[in-house]
Amino acid sequence: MSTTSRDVARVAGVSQSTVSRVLQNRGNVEESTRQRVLKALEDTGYVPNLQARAMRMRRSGLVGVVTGSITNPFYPELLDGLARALAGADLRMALWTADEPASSTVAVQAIQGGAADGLIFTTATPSDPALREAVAQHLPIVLVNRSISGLHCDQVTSDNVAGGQLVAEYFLAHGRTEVAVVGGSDLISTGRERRQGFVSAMAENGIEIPPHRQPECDYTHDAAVNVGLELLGHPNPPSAVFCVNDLVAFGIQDAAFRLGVAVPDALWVAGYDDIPMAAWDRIDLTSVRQPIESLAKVAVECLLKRITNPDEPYEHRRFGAELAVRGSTAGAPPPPDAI
Amino acid sequence: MSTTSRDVARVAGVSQSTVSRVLQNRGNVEESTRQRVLKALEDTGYVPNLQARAMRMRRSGLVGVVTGSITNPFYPELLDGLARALAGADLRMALWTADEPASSTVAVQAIQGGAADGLIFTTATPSDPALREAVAQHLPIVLVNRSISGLHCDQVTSDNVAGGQLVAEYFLAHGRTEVAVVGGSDLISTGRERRQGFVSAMAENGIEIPPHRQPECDYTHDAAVNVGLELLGHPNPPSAVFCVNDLVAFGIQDAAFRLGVAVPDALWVAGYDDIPMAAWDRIDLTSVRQPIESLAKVAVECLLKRITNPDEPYEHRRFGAELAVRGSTAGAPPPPDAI
DNA sequence: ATCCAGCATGAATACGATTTCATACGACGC
DNA sequence: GCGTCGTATGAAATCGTATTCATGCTGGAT
Repeated sequence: MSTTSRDVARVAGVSQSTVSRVLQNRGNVEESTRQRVLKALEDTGYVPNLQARAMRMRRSGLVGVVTGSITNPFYPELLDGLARALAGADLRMALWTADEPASSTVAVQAIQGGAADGLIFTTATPSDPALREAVAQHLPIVLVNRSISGLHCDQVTSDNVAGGQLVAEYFLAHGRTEVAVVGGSDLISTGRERRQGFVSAMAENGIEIPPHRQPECDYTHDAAVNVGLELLGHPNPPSAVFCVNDLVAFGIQDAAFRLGVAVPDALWVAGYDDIPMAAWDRIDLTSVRQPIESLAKVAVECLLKRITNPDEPYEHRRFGAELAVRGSTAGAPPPPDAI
Repeated sequence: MSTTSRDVARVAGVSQSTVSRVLQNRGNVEESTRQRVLKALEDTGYVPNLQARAMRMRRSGLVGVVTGSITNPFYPELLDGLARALAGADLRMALWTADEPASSTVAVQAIQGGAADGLIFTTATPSDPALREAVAQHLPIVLVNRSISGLHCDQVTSDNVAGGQLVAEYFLAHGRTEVAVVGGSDLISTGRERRQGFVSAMAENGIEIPPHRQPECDYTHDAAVNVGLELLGHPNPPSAVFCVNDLVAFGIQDAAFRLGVAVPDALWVAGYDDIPMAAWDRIDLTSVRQPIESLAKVAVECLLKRITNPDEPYEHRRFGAELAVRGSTAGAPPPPDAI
C-alpha cells in the first residue's frame, strides 16, 4: 500500500492540509513546520497519487496525440519534436496511431473523460465524426501537419501548396516539362495541397498534366514501386516526377532502378518531407523540407494557450517550405527572383 | 460542466448507484430500470470521468512505454506492434522517448503515482536507478528487446547471440574470413549480445578479429558512415562487415559507396533488425530478422499477466532470429544442418 | 401463516488529493 | 485593555465514481 499525504502528515505531526500546502507551495506555513514536513516527505518516500490530484485539479498533465502511420518515418520525426516540446512543458504524452481505426474516437473519449488535457492530431480526415464532435464541444484541440478548412480549431501547417509550386518551378527552370505527379488523394490535405500547388504552377506555365501522369498511390514504398513501374514503363514516360511524400519518391526511384532508367539523366525525382533517409548517399533524393521542429513546438504552444485560455481566437499558423536539392535531380534551384 | 453519473441518475429517476451498476454491468438491476438508465445515458451524452474511475478502481487503463530513439525505424515498428496489442487489450499507451534524459524517472513516477498500470521498456541500461527502484518495488514492468541479467522482472527478447552467430556462420560458409563488426557497446544488451555471438562464433572457427576491426559506433547512419570510411579506408580492409543494427549497416554501405568499394563483390555487409528499408531495391541489405510482432504481443501479454497476478514467477521469453539474405551479400545461407 | 432467500434499490462510504472555512494565537494601535 | 488584523494551522467539504451496507419487498417452502 502506498503512502498517502495523510501518512506523511502523521509522521510530521501536522494535519494533512499542511502537507498539501507544502507540496503546492501555496498558503502560509511556518518555516520550521515546513522543514519538518519536507523531512517526513523524504523519510516516507511519498509519491503523490496522480489520479487523485488530477481529479481534484481537473488537470491530468497528459496530452493525447493521434498520429499517422508511425512506420512512415516522417511521423516519428514529428513525434520526436512533439515529445520534446511536451516534456519541456512538463506534460506527458499519450499516443494513438491512426492505423487503429477507432483511435480518434478513443482519444476524444479520453479528453472528454478528463484523462487528457488536450489533443494533437497529426493526421485527420474532414469527415471524422469524433473530431467533429470534439471541435463542436470546444475541447482543446490542435491540428498539426494536416489542415481542414472550416474546422474551428487551431491548425499548424507548412505551406504545402507553395512546396508543390517550388518543385514545379524548379522543374520548369531546368526545362523538365514532361512531368508526372504521384499521390495526393483528395482526402488528405497535405497530399492534395502539394499536388495542387504543383499542378497549378505547371498550368500557369501552359503545361497540362494528362491523367495517366497523375496516378494515385498509397503512401508506402511498395505501392509506389508498382505505380512507378507502370508510370515509367509507359511508351511515353515522364522526364520528371514529383511525389507527394518521400516514401513514395523512394518507391519511384526504386522502380526506375529496376527498369534501368537513369536518375537524374533520364528522370528527375523529387519528394516531400525531407526525412533523414533522403540525405543518405545512395538515396540522395531532392525533397521539400518542412520545419518539423518548429511545427511541433508551435503546435504545443498553441495547445497550451488553448488549455489555459479557451476563448482565444483560433489560429492558423503556416510555415514556409524550402527545397533541398540533391542528386535525384541535377542543377541548383533557380534563384528566387528568377521565378 | 460535464454531466456526471449523478446527473444521469436524476434524469432516469434512480440513484447514482444504480447508474453505476448499469455501467459496470454488475449486480442485479431490473430490465425496465436498466433500459431507463441506458436511455438517460444516451440522452445526456454521459461520458465517464476516467480520473475518478481510475482513482476508485486503482486502475488507470494506461500503460507507459519507454522507447529508444524513435528516429531509428526499428522502434516505430516495435511501437506499432505494442500499440496494436495494447489497443486489443483496451489499454491506452503513454510514450516516453529515451532521448529525453529523465524519461525513465518520469515513467516510474507515473506508475508509482497510479497514472499508469504498468511499464514497458524497449530500451534500458542496467544502471538506471529509476528502473532499479521500480523493479525493487515489484511494480508491473516488462523489458522487451533489451535484457538485463539479474534484474527481477519479465523480459522478452529475441536471441541476439544466436543472431550474431547466424551471420558469422553465413560469412564463414562462404569463405569470408576477413571480417569486421561495427557497433555493440557493452552498455546496450542487444548490440553487445549480437557482437558476442558473432565474435565467439568466429573464434570457434579460429578467427580472431583484431580490435581495429571492431570499431564502436553510435547507432545512427551518419556516425556509421564516418566509421565506415575509416574502416574501409584501412590498407587492409575487411571483406565482410557485420553491423549490430540496420541503421549502422546503411551507413557502412554508404561509406563503401563513397569509396567505390563494390558490394557485394569486394565487400559483404549484413545488418540486424530487418527494418523495412533493408528490403528496398537500392539498399538490398542482408539482415537478421526478429519477430517484432511476436515480441510486442508477448510483451503485452506478460504485462497483463503481471498486472492481474503480481506473484507469478518472472519469465524470460526469448524468440529465435532468422537471416534475410539479400544483395549486400551473395549466396544463399547454408542449410541449417551444415552449420 | 410464517419465515427465509434473494432481488431491486437507495443511502452512505471510500479513494487521496486540493481548497475553503473555521479557529486560535500573537502583535499592534488606540 | 480591547478590538482588529494577519498568520499558522486543523477540520471539513469537494471532485465523480465504485462498492458496501441497509432496507423493503416478493415469492416459495414449510
